[in-house]
Amino acid sequence: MFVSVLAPVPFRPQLTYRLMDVDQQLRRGQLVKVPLGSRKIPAVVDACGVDVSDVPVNKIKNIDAVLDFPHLPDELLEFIKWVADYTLSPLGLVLKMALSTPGLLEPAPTRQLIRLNASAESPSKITPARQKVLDILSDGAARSKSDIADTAGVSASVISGLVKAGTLVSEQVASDLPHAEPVISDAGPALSDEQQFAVSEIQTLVRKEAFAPVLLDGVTGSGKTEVYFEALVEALKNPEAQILILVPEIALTSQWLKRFEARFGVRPVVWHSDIGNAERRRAWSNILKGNARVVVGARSALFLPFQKFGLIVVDEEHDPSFKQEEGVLYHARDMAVVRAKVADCPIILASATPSLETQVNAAQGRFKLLKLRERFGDAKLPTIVPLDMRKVPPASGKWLSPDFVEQMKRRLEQGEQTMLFLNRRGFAPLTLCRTCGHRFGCVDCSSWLVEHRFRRELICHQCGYAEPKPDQCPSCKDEDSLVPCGPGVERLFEEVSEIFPDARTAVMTSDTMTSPKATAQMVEQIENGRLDIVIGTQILTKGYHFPNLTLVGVVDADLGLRGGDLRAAERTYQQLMQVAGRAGRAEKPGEVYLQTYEPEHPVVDAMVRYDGEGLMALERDIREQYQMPPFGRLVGLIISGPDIKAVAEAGRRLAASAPHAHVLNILGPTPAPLARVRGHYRYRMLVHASKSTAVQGLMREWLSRISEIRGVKIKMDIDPQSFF
DNA sequence: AGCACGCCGACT
DNA sequence: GTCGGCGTGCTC
Repeated sequence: MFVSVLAPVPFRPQLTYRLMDVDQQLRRGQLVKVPLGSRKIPAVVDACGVDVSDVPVNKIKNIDAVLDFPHLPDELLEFIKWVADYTLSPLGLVLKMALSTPGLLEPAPTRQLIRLNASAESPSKITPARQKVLDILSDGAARSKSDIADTAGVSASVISGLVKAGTLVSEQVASDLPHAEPVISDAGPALSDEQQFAVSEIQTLVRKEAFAPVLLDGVTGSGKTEVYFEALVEALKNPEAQILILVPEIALTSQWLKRFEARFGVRPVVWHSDIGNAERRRAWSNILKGNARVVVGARSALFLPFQKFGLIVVDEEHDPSFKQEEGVLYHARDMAVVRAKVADCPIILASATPSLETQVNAAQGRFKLLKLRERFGDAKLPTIVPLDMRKVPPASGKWLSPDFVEQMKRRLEQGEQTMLFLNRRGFAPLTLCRTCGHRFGCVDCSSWLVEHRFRRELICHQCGYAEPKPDQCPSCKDEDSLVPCGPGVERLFEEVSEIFPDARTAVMTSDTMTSPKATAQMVEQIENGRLDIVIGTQILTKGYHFPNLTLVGVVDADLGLRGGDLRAAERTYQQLMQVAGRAGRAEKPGEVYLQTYEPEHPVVDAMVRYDGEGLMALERDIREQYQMPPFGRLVGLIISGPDIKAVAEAGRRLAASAPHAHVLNILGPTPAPLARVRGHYRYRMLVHASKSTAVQGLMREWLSRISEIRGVKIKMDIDPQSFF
């Protein structure tokens, strides 16, 4: 009997295999293990008992095994196909995201546990070491060997000896234990009136168990999390329902998990890039078996095999990290809405600074809009003050306005904390030679090397290339002629340390927060008031609540506005608002200072006056006028390869064969802003179309007419977010 | 995407 | 003489 399967491979994923057991009927979605070339891969049954006229029979191999999992839900397969179709990605690559779980092909892992053998007699010889082990196990519970050895302070051989003697027994148990069930207690936190209103609106939708997108638009500190937690409470009342909470990777903090645990008594299932293999497998299989109720995860969690969705939440929905920029290029927020539609369940998009896309969806009635306008409890929104750097400039080689330094001094005296925000890792973004003008660039990329003084290295932020910082200029051999240009967080640290040598100051970036433990430690230090000044990149703008933090300084408020990106204003506003939102979250009021060379810029103005709506209305008008997203469509084309001539030629050919010039407006090809990355040259094209144009079909047809050019890769980016 | 096969340079 | 560099081509 022949079986058609879908394999997680980047070419045509429909492959045919033979099933030896004729009596066995495989359902669509069943997971199987099949040979492909020299390896074994997982695959999903698409159809059973097909005729195979198009495949030479001698090529067809046998299915190795039917895996011991429930079949994948039809909903998931439908979603995978939709995503592949929409993003113009090979179906197999999207499927791969759903099947990338370690140990899928192996039998369920087990662990060896040791417990007291109830029927056994006392051992012949009792030693102090043996007695300690028996004491620990006297409650009858089963424990792992290493666990017992550690607590008893004996070696594992003592335990092995007792097992041999029959006093203890060892047993193999499944290590994929079901996750603990959240506890629904009706005693939720006290809610404000507007929170209570939002909760009851959402709970009504949750009870209907039907697709319903909601925008929960609440200022920072307004208690959005409490509101969607109450939505969870309602959804969990259906004993089958599963819930997914999507968060930007860096927002999944220990603080967030603690809040969840406080409300639901257990930890949720966590899914992100650096959980261990065992945990990954356990989560995946329990989600498929319906044994995991609440999952919180980064964008890839969207492809987990949920059986029955009760609710999806996308927290910080505006966050740009929801867009995957490698492999399958998809926007997790948009795909989450599709997932909810397929699953026919409500979805909450939560943010203090919703994306323009989502705001327009709400304004046009496609999403229900719920607003929280006030901070929870006694907390007030911080006052936001622009600092005109043209009028009061910092000393040469310094980056902090004297006015801001005054404010820092005051907070130090009052025992309150200050946060300095600069979205630039390292010490200085550029190093040059004063004598000959030599600038340090990456060998493989068209980008400058960033000095990291803590590590005493020059590092490429594009490819990770690093070299020690030399003492002399490699070009003119002059000594002591190298000067750092521009500030990074490490340079601010130096400046702050000079001004306030006694203050307890720390830098928080992805470079200093190397492990979850190190991160948790630093966060705890801030929470407990053991730090006075924190300097950081965007990594500390999300999800944290520091009650004693009353002063926030944005070192370069204009940074994000340079470069003329389509979303520059929107993005900068969102980011600055998130940073500002860290100040004054408890009873002490907060103040935010924006160092800017352009205080009259609409973004700065909107910040100061808390007029995000006005700024967004302006943005909206501009986008509408030029038919830019969400009023029109964009598709990015990235042409890349190691040979610049071949890449340029591919671009020319692409442009020459462009279809339907009247519906697709084609810009480029031009060298990408980042013209070379990891030794690959990049050209970009941008396709602009009206909202109603079925752009995928046209793109597919266009690309199919282009013959492959060796060494050149063409990637399509539907709804591009980044134009680098 | 993997992985094997295959054909040319510097080494124990 | 071999180890291993990555170009090419296939996977039911």
